Amino acid sequence: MERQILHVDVNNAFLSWTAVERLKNGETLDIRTIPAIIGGDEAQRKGVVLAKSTIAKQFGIQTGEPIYFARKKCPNIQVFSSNHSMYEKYSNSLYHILSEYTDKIERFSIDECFMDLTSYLPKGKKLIDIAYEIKERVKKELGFTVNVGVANNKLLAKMASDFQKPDRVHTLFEKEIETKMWKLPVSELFMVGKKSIPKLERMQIKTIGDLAKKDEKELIRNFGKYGRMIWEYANGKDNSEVIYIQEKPKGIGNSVTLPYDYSDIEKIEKVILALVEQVTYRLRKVNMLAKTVNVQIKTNEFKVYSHQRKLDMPTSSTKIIYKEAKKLLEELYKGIPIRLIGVRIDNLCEKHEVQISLFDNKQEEKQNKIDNVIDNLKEKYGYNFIKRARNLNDK
DNA sequence: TCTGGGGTCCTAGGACCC
DNA sequence: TCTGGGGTCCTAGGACCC
Repeated sequence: MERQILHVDVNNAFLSWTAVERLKNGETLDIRTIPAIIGGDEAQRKGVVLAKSTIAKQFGIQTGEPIYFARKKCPNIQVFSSNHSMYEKYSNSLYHILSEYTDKIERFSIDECFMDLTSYLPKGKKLIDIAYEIKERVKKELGFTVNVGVANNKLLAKMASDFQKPDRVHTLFEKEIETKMWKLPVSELFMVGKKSIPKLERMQIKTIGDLAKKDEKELIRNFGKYGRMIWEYANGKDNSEVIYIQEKPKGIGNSVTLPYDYSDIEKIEKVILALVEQVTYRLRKVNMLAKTVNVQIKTNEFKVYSHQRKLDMPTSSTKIIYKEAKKLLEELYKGIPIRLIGVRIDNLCEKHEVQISLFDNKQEEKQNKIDNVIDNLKEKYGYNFIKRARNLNDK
């Protein structure tokens, strides 16, 4: 049976949500109606565009580019700071509405959901009716607009929601692929990024249609698995399921761009410790253990280096992971000024999956207890309340 | 011009085993 | 010693998404 899939995408999510929140707080200016962007803190060297209003877009401003560029393109652009916990609140309220229509919802990101309505379509209603209903309800009840893509698989639903914006419903059924999708530049296809475009162009592929009509074997020869995937996407083929059961994370990472380049190893180690505490805290919250520790640095010249190592035993201990991370940093660090530091843990497994060794040492058990006490205090008083003695000297 | 942070997946090369 | 080949695991790096 043909699957009934929707993709719901919030229009200019961070900016729309900021606009709604401001109006709710009594402000009169709706920042969706002016040239405006959401941006990171430039003083902290995090000044990139995270979202833009429709008018800002007309000035050629792009998500991810430095705010500095945005100002050149539009000198009177208004910049607003981001607030992730507020975004989560709006994301949850959207999810809440969508949950009324099906259990099979996949949160693809903070502002995008896939829905599988195959077994959930009310009698006498079509998929497209539900799409319009959702769009109108979200606008009325939550105050922001969404695009809804209507199709028979996830890829086509996602491509459809990306058509004309904002506040629109688009279908992309199989018979519409040729007229609606094939004329688009190949860069519009999901998973075709800026590194692939020149390679595809060398093969005379400019539009999604060009890609679809190319010989699949030739693409596989040139791109491997990736070649097969984008060829299938161009032809509207995608069998992936809407993943509605909470998937466990495969890795957990945190990184920071430093306010200025660091060259002092002790300072860098302090940052590593803070990052290790962050990732292990998140790891313990989901009741998992990690087998692999990864440390990444970005130099002042934007070169990225990383080292990783598999541990003998999976762990969630801050101390053990920090010890490993410090070793990895020593291997990596050649004295070049550092712009960014990141810590990741990978190869995660469920705590209960692990056979507890009879020789499970007391040292680790003691560490676990300490970690738990600290976690509980963080729960109670907020994440930043507790800082290790080593970090207390930092401002 | 001055370039965030969170993820997933893939690939290539080397180590090691039989 | 100039010498095989297949399989698996690990690491570093990179592409892509939001």
